[in-house]
Amino acid sequence: MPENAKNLSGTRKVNRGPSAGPENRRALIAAAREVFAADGLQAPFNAVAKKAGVGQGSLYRHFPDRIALAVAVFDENLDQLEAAVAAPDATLNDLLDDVIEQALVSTAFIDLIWTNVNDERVAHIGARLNALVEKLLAREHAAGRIGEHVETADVLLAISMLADVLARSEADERHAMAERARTMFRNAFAPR
Amino acid sequence: MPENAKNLSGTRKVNRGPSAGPENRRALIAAAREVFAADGLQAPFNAVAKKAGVGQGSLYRHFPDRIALAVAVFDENLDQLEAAVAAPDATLNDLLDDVIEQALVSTAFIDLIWTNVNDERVAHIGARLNALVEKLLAREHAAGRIGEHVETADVLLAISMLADVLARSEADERHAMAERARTMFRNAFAPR
Amino acid sequence: MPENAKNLSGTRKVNRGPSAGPENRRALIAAAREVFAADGLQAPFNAVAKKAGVGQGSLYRHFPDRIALAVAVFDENLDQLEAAVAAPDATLNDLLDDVIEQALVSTAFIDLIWTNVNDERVAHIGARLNALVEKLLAREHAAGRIGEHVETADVLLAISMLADVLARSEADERHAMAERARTMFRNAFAPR
Amino acid sequence: MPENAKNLSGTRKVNRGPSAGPENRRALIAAAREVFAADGLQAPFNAVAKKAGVGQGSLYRHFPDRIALAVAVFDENLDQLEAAVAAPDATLNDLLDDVIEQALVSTAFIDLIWTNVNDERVAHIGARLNALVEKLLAREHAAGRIGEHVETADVLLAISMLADVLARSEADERHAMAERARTMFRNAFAPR
DNA sequence: AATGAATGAGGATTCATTCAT
DNA sequence: GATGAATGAATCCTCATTCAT
Repeated sequence: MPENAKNLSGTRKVNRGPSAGPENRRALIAAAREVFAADGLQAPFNAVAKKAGVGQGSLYRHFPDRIALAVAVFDENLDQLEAAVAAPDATLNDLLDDVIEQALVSTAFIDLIWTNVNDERVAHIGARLNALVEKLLAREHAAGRIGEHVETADVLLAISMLADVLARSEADERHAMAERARTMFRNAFAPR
Repeated sequence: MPENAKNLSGTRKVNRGPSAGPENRRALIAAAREVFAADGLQAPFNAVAKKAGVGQGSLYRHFPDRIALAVAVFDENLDQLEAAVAAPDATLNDLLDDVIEQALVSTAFIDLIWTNVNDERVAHIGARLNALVEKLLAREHAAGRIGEHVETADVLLAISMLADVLARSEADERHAMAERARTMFRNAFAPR
Repeated sequence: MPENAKNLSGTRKVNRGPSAGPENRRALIAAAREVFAADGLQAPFNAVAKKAGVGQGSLYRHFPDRIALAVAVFDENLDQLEAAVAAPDATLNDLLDDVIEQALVSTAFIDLIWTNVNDERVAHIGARLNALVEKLLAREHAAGRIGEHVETADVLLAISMLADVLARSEADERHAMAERARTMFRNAFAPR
Repeated sequence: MPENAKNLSGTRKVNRGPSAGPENRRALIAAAREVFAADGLQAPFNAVAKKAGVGQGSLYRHFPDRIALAVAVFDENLDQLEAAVAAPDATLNDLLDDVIEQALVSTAFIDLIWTNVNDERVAHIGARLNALVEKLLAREHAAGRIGEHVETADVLLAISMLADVLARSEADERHAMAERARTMFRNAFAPR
């Protein structure tokens, strides 16, 4: 007799076995991106599993806690940002563009960073972002496109603010909001 | 002890009756300010009642939902901001100072506003803030202290961003963060 | 709109209000006694609420954790034992009789004591039991009914063992088991 | 990396195939002994597999349920007890010593026996223990070292109680506890 | 036959909301 | 109008068991 058998309805999903693993992992990250974007970082954790079409246990196996999952999502985001910045002619404006594009998820990201600064997994993400900005900034400075007074921390702050504000905006005002914020930062960062 | 004895523990707070009404209302707002500041807008609702030393039922009577309570808190905040702006020599910088001072509560405020733009009670608050900034801005423009390109919406955006970023910061970095952000806005808003 | 309303089926139990409190408390203790007896101290906690016909929240309000509930149950048991021992002619044998009678719950009790020796609420129970045995033992010694070599700790150990062994026995062997154990202790404690 | 790549992490233990069978079985029993001793018979089942360094599936293959595993563990314990009793000069005291030594595992054992008296695999274990005690007891009686009134069931009861009480004790009181209990049994079993 | 990921039921706990007094 | 206990849905997480490979 199974120690814990119930499932009277008999509709349990078929177990596709370990080979479903990598696929599940990807599905979870994708689902998390959507769920976090829609409901914020504090969305019900199992909503992610449900949206991914994956058992709760698998969610916990792949990502033992909320932070682990969020970090995975954001790591992917950073991949994208890094790729963008890698282009030799990428500008700060391009970076902001990317942030704007990722705005929704980015907020959850910022949320995560501010809320868990001491978690080392989060620090890892912060470091990646930092490096990325630093690199870009050096190029912008060299090109004289932004003022010497602008430091990495300023750009990080701007990114954080930008992501936040966009995430809070309704879809229909988001574009205007982004434009306004970007103009503001451009003014603030302009060479004197 | 009779079988049907009521209130066996006997420590129930005395019911001070209707006269406690206004006092309770004030206590609830004060408690909410602290609770929201400490734990954010999504803090357990009854934590407010407990901190106010008031029954849960009274909390719901005075404020039927979370928004009603938050609006009450922020209305008081706006009283303060309005008083500050009323001084004939008040500057935008002073306003930002006040926002910084109120940073923690302000975030819950911003959060609330962005999350419930369609609620008319919230709209009322937004309107008050808008009016306040408009007034101040006119004065600043007249004095030539900020650029003509700066609109009310820019300042509102800056306030929102500032409040957010501060609320997320750890106590020990908050000052530096505020300075950095303020410098950024000053640059962005400076006359050209 | 209620923040968290669901209850689509509409069959929520009527709220009998605070006056249900003491009654609920009693029902919970009674239910816990049965549940712990049937399934041991680690029985599903909400089984107690269900059996008591009480909401889960009320269970947690009255007894914030398992230990609090167990202590309440055992406190009642001790009331009974103390009353029994109070009779001037009560003997150790009578005490053992009572323990045997309470055997099932007593095991959960012993379990609790051994598992949480450091919890002060449990210590309180332990102290009560200790005092009770000490008092009885003094009388038995004075009457010469048990050997001088028998200490309080010996009796406590015997009680613990007795309760355990009975709780493990099937109903139909329990009587024989109790007899055998009691004879053993009588031999061990007899005056030499 | 191909879309349908399997086992992306690549750290899966190599499948040593059927030849690992007997070795795994031994590892599982050893692991179970430790896990049951540390966390009791209700320890997470897969903790055993993990500690044994064996897949969960293998655990279930070798031992279809918790009882099967426990029986295997205790069978080994009995091997040891039987060997000890086989020595022609072994006394009841020696047996109790062994039980004390095995106290932790023994409890899980007792637990199991009392909880599943009807399971035939468990009965088998009970029978072995019974035989062992009977044999020893005959010798003790012959030597006049214990009273004629002592039956096999008495000794089994004492063993069960002893194991229980020790398993519940904190490590630092265990020795004193064992001594007190043993003295008690010696008194109870002494020839009159 | 071994492996370990997948699965989901179930237990613990919290908290929004109602309502008798 | 005040009070705070009652209620149960929802979330979090664990773990027994199955099964593709």
